[in-house]
This record gives sequence, C-alpha cells and structure tokens, in this order.
Amino acid sequence: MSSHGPKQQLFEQFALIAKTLGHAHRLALVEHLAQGEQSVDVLAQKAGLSVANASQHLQQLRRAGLAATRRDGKFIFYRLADPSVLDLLTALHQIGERNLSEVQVVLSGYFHDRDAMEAVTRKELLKRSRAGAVTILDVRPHDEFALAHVAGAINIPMGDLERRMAELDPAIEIVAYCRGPYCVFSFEAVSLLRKRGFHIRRLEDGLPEWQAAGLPVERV
Amino acid sequence: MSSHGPKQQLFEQFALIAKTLGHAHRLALVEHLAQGEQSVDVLAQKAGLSVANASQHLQQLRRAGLAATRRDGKFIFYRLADPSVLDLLTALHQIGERNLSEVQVVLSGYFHDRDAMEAVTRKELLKRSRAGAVTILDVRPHDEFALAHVAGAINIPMGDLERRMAELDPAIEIVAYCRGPYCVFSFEAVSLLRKRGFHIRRLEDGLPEWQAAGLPVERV
DNA sequence: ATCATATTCAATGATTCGCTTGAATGATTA
DNA sequence: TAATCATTCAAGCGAATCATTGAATATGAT
Repeated sequence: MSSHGPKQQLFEQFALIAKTLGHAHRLALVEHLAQGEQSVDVLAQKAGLSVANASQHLQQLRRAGLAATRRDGKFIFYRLADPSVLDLLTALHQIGERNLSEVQVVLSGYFHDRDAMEAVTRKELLKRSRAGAVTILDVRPHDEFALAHVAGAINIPMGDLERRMAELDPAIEIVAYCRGPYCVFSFEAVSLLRKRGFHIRRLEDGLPEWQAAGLPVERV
Repeated sequence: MSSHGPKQQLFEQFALIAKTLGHAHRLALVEHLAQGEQSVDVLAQKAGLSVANASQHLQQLRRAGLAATRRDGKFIFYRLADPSVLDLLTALHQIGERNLSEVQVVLSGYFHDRDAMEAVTRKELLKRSRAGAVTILDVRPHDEFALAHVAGAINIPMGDLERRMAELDPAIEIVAYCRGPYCVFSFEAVSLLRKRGFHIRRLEDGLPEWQAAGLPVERV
C-alpha cells in the first residue's frame, strides 16, 4: 500500500537525482564526464578510485538520469545524459559560495587570488580570439584536449608546463583554462607563468561551460 | 590526516548541498519555503510531518546553506537562503522529465492533460493582465496567498472552489496557478472549471518562479 | 578453444541516515 | 513565579550507503 500521491512520487525521483549528486566522488566523476565521454577505467584513474568502485558510482549516475552509456568493443563509454547537469552544478556552486562558510574558507585559502586573477569572460575571449591577439592555453591532459577544446587553443598539460614554456610567445597575452571553475590547474598555470613574466589570465569556468554556451570547439 | 586537496574539500561541500536536497520530504519543505517564510509547525503540518521530524529536516536545509532562519518571539521562521535554489530545482525537474522514465510515467498518468492544458507563459499573462482581460486565480491556501501572490490575483483555495465558483466571471478567461510546476491544485482547478464551462488555463510553474522572474507580486 | 581485458555483480562490515520518543531549552503569558 | 507554547536536543533502532573483495560476464585477441 503505497498511498504516495503523484507529487510524492515525482519528488522521490527528483530526490534520487539530487541524492546521487550528493557524494564528492560522483561530483568529481561528473566533472570528468563533462570533458567528454570516457571509459570506466580511465574515469576511475582520473578520479583516483578503484575500478569496481567507480563502476558502481557511474551506474548510480546512470540510474539517476545524469549519465548515459555507449558500448564500443569491450569498452563502455559514459557521458553526461543532459546539458542541464551543468546548470545543476552551477546552482550548487552559487549556493555553496554564497551560503556556506566552509566553501568561502577554502576559496579564500587555496584560491586566494581568485579575485585578483580576474577571469576573462567567455564573451571577451571569443572577441579577442577572433582578433587573433591572444594565446589560448589548455592545461588539461592530452586525452581530454583531444575530446574537445576551445577552438584555436594549444595544449600543454600542467605537468609539462615548466618544461615547455618556450613554446609560449611572451609578447602575446595568454588565457588559460581547464576543467571547470574549481580546477586547480589553471590557477597554478597563471601563478607559474606570471612569475616567469608572462601576461596571463584565467578563463571563467572551464571547457564544459564554454561548450554549453554554444561557443566554438574543436576536436583532434 | 585529511589529505583532501582543496578541490576535494569544495566537492564535499557541494555534495552536502545536493545530498540535503536528496530526500522527498526536504524537497517538499523547500517547495513550501519557496512560497515565503513560515514557522516550523506550519511547515510540518503542510508537509505532513511530525514537528520534531520537520525541525530536523529544516535544520539540515539550513546547515547546507539552502534555508535561513529568523526568530520572532517564540516562532522561528524558515525561508530559502538563496534564489539559486529555484534554479537547482528547475534543473532537477528538467533532468527528471527528460531522462527518468519513472517521471515520464507519473506525468503522463496523473498529469496526462499537461500538454493539452497548454500553460500560459509568464510573459503572456503579464501582457494580458495589463490589458485587463483576464482573471488570475490563486488556488493555494489563504496563508500562502497572504505571503505573496501574483499582482491582481484573487484567492480561492482549491477546497473552496466548488462552493465559491459564483465569484468567477464566466465571460473572462481565467489563468490559475499554485505552488509550482507539479502542484496538483492548478490542474484540478482547470479540470473542474472547464467542466463547468469556464474558459481557463494554467500558468506555467507557480508563484515562486513568477517572483524569481522579477514580475509584480502583492502581499496582503 | 584459450586467454586477456573491461566491466559488472554479490557479499561483507563499517558508517551514516531517518524517524520516533521523551526530555530540555527559550520565549511569552498568566 | 508558574504555566504554556514553539522548537530543539539526545538516545535508540531499523534501513540505506559506501568501499572492498573476489567471482562472474562479455567482448576481443591468440
């Protein structure tokens, strides 16, 4: 006897979606999925999880309508099921930044230059990119760059940046980006390259938000 | 030894927000909070929960940055902490409607005329309201109407509608609304009044979304 | 067929969650 | 001061969640 009205039933489904996002590992997986579709063990590696554990989390994301899958040979590729997932994340970020002191502490601690490093808006980057007066630097790993990147960007993964700095023209301003608003790579890139005399700023957010805004991306 | 990086820490906070929304009772409480600030036992009553249980759920919402409180005498009034909470709900709804078959089943079962009952957009209602050629009908309980309602609306709670039907002018089109997109009252109102020969449609979503869009509201 | 690889499944134990009950706190009223 | 009302707290129990382990599927390669 489940005397749940229709509204109760709907709310239970919506609660399932929210609950499924309610785990740090799954949020991390979602951020990775937002870069493009990837196989289970690649995702497990990037998120620092055992394959079995990652598999179960990914299945939960799928059951909640947040992720979808495609089989190719012996690989199963997971991807985000819906562009609204990014809206959901954005709302989570806003609520956290505005209402949770723990978030504010972490941001002002580790990302303390966040305001000083005024981010370049997508609109501004698009305009300057068309004018040709900017180097767009993607500091994510190769494979994610290959899945999709901002049109015209060059890829130097954060780990290689120190070594490959010579590839950057010091005369042209650089705009760096990575996976999303809290991806540390782009902060580190700005910090490192500024010390070396480059003129560099961060792009607001990361590739997924650029892509969701319908702005031009390229694949390798 | 919590060797969580800053990103991990942020994700745990964002996960807390999501997890807190991940319970049907709390989603129901949030919908009620979206009507305006209300006391614990009023919220408990409306949500059909014991006071102690509602109190604990509300405290969770507060700890997660979703709700805020104000004391007035011996009452404690809870309200939504952030307008982004509505964005979050909207994203949950979209993901559910597009990706969860359970949601689709419930919608096509209980709300089967949802498409037939083409909802009036906020923009359209605003325009027609200014032209004066429409009756705006708020079918929520009195106390919620008193907190805030669409400017110019009249209030006949769903339970009184059959009895007070004479107050409505059959020559003027009616637009009915209630708490939100899945509030059954407005569907029932449309169904009932159409049977009685009225020309009536639903407003898309409910009062909270109207208010969030910055459209004119009144208080009693 | 046999083997290897990618993924999922099933079972376990530790932890957390949800609801109830009854007591405790805080503010108002008599 | 005592009594009352709104809310919160604390303890307890059953249910759900999470990570691990080892086994089971499924596809492709030898």
